Amino acid sequence: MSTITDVAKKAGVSIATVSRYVNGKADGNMNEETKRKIDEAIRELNYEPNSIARSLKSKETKTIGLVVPDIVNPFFPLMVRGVEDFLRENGYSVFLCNTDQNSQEELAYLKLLQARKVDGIILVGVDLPSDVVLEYIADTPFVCLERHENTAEFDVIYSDNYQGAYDATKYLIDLGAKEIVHIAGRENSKVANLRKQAFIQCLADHEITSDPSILNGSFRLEDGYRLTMELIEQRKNIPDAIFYANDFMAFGGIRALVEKEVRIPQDISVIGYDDVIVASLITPALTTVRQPVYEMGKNAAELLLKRIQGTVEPGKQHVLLKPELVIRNSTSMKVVQ
Amino acid sequence: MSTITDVAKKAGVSIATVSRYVNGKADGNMNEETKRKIDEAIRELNYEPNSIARSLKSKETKTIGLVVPDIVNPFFPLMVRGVEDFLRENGYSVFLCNTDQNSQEELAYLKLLQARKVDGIILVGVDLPSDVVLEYIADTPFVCLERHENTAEFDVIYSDNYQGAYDATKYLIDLGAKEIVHIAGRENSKVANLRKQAFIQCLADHEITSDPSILNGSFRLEDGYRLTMELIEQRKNIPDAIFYANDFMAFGGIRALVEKEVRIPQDISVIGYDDVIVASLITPALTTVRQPVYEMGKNAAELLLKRIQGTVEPGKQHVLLKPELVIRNSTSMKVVQ
DNA sequence: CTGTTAGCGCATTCAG
DNA sequence: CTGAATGCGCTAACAG
Repeated sequence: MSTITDVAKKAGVSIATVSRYVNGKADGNMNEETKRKIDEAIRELNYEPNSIARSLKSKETKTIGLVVPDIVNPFFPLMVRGVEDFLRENGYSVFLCNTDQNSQEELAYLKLLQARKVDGIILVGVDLPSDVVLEYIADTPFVCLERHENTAEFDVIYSDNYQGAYDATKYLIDLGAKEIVHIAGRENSKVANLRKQAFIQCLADHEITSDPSILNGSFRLEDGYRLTMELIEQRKNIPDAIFYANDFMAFGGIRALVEKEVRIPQDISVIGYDDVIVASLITPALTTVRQPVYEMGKNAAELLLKRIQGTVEPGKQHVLLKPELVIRNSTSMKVVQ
Repeated sequence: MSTITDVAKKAGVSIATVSRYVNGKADGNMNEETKRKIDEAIRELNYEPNSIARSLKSKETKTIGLVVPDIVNPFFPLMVRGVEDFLRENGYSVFLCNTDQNSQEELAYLKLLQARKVDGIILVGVDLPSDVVLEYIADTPFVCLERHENTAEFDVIYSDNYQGAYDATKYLIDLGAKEIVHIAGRENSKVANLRKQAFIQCLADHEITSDPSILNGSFRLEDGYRLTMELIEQRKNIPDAIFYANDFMAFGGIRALVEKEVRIPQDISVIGYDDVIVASLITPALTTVRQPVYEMGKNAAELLLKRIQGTVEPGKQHVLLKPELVIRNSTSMKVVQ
């Protein structure tokens, strides 16, 4: 790889002139002949500025770190894509960091990214205590995605879980469902609670019941399977619909329902949450609430760039995005035999 | 962020000494007192070596570029994880690059990665002509993943598609299937052809037929759906089994089958290829051939590091990994009514 | 055992 | 309009 010195030599000018030319700092005021010679030398040598050297001088690397629990979890790829697309368009490259939500790893990556002098960091689903994050991350700009905590210390991008769950429940009611069961997420999860509260409130608002049936799972497929099995086995009549706190549990529930030969959606309507890519691939295609993950990623990247450039009002930003009900084939009016 | 000079000043030694200490180049032969002072200074200043400066000097950045078609496609995340895990353990960070298999983007990324001075590049599913790649990539070490072409110019990691498809077909035969249909992939795809040939050969080897029924799709869910629909509608008896060239088409096929009220696996066995994460999530869970994607990613990373370190025999390496049949619930002996 | 110095490739003063 | 010189933070001779 050739350097700026090679170019300067070949063009018969100084490196300063080459530098100016390359960075467009010469505008109109540069001898046309000089320009031509430099241009030619660059082409012949296939010169490309060394961004490492550039970074050392400029104090910016045009790279950012993206810390994510696990890219293998179908919830994240689209979000990552949202981040990458936006950043790429703006000249930034992204370091992908999988942590399995292990605090040790998260912290280790925070250090590493800073040693690499990234210009900013996006933290997805990092639940480290605020003070720890702030201490470790020192003065690198960062924004959080999917951190559900009301902290005035962080920029946070998240989506309206209450609204989404309310919409889902409302939709089931509109379909004529009288008895709806909610299979909730992990008990101490902020997100799970928001969805559960919305479910309860919606039922109350529509005078369905003030004592809804709710079972607690922990967001995993197995929970959806097990709880649904128990539900079917313990009663003689099955409910009109089940609202699962996330798609994974809905997948488990569908498995149980199929094994018990309960037809979806004829006998029972099923609705999930997240609109993980799998939801559209299964049969019946799952009605669910789409989290605008691509936009969330994109928004996070956008906000981060503003932070880096310092073009955002002081005070941390909390961006709330709207989820959207995606109606597919796992829900319908109940067919009365 | 403090620099080596700050540390040297605070510890009352020269920067060279600090450098030696930090890089362990001092072994036993360094005054304990000096060590102590440096260590203290480092801790107090929360010093972390600037890897940019380090790279400028050492000519290595400890970063690699991972060029992938689309992280959103369920086929890739696990592979990416394999790459990232191995590289991370070895002190490297990875730049994630999505190209949508668009040549323009691929080339642009190749340039960008080199400007960033990555130590190596992993190219997943890049179909650019060999000479173009070689020209663009100049002298950065790289390895290809999922490039199905016998080129002696590249290091390539791939999996045995022929064997996998043969195993799948054989399994169906062992299950007692007499009539098996293959829904193949894109006609000019190397991978699709390997799978198709194996299917044909296996049927011939076991004297099932020398004129098997094969339908051509292009790896998409819609093809699986459409072709399966046509298949069911055009004949009065349904085949014993269908072997889809990939999981996505199997998902489409299952949808068609369910709509036509053909029971899986009682009436028909269905088998896919890839073992995309979705395969285990759907009902019935899909029997399929697992491509060892995690290992493929890991192997690619491993080989790349060896290339970077120059510790691999001359001559390009072609690593062939073994696929594995994963038996789940979409296949069974046919139930005779 | 430790300090001085040069140089990695580039951008940017400051002169001319 | 262009060139010489400086320094970003670090490592590696080379001295001492």
